[in-house]
Amino acid sequence: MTEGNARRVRGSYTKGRAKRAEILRHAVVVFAESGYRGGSLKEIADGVGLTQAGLLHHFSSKEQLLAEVLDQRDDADQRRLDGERGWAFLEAVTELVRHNATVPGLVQLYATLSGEAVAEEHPAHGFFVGRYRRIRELMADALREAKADGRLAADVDVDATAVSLVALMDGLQIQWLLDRDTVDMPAVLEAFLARLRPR
Amino acid sequence: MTEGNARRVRGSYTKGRAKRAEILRHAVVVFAESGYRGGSLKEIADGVGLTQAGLLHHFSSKEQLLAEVLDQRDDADQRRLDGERGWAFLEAVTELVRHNATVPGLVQLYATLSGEAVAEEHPAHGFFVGRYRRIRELMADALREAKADGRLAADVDVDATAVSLVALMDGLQIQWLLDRDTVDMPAVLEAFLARLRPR
DNA sequence: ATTATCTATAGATCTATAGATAATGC
DNA sequence: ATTATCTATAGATCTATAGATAATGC
Repeated sequence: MTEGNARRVRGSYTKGRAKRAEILRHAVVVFAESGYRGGSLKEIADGVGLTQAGLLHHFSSKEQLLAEVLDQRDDADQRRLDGERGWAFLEAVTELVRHNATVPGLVQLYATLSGEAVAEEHPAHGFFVGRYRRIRELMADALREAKADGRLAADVDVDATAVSLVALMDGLQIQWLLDRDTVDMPAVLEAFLARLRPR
Repeated sequence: MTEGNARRVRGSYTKGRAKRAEILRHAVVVFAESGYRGGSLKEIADGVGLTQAGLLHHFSSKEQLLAEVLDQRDDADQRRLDGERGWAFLEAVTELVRHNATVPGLVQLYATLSGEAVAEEHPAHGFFVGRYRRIRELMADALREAKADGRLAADVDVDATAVSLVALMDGLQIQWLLDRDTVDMPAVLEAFLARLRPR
């Protein structure tokens, strides 16, 4: 039934898969710099030695390309926190922030896209709504565990602090991108976390 | 010398000035929703009953329109904090955040534009670099005074906390715009400030 | 007379599709 | 045979300018 005499689909060749990955990498750069609205398929295609029509052989639309960029990058970040719990999770977050300071391109991708995506009709709007809910949950869980372990002051409001932590990270990124020499992201985050400890 | 027989410049008529103000108001709405790159002069013009060319009689370019929008809005915010010092300044900031939660359009304007403007060639890049430097200075001054007055714990790092406060406000705005029901901006800010008090 | 606004248009883009040709690998 | 890529193009935009007409107020 599923075989039949239908056209055989062979899937992509090695070369195609490599080009596809190359496009994704360069799309990060272009969307980071110009956002989704401002970044053009032609600019991305030029950067990987394709025509704009050639690029659309690998991704059926600009929107689909954005979706894949976001999914791919989100996975990568998630993996850096995977498995950590309680206070160790918060330390891993600090480590992630420290790492982010070495990859301004990625930081810029999120800062630019999350700003654009607050508009309801932006193609990444739903993605960011879901992403923030998930991150807040992760943070709140970690804070709850840290509290149970006595690593967090008993009077800390776990849910409000989860929001704060995420907000702090985002806001730091904007200031850092605008003024890299005067903003020390990990140091500020650590100062914040220090005040949450039991006294 | 300055008179001479040169063409007399009369300045704008009442009607013109009113239309100009109307354009500025509507530009806020459009730039907030679609950013500078995504917002078109036509959309702004349509919203105030002009053609796109008609709009450009009042502003010589899209870039100049953006510049005026930013200057105007910045002034308005500044006025809400004017004259406050020390801990009272921080309370006025909380009040400002509470007020912002009633004007999502303005919050969205800054969230969208600051995200776009991290790109160096963005026309508002310089504006935001300067704006953040100024705000951090204001915050740091207020924190220093609050500390001298004994309203702030002695072990607070004033400069790092100034960065945190600004970051927190920005990050809260993004989360709030994406999820208004689950994010209580003033409450989170107050919880943050509470932990800075002397114990 | 000067400002306010319009129509028309130049000159750039932009995304997506159709259809042709080149490269790859059952 | 199927995938990869190109050229060409349709159909939308977009900003800014030139030049005409309508409205306003010395």
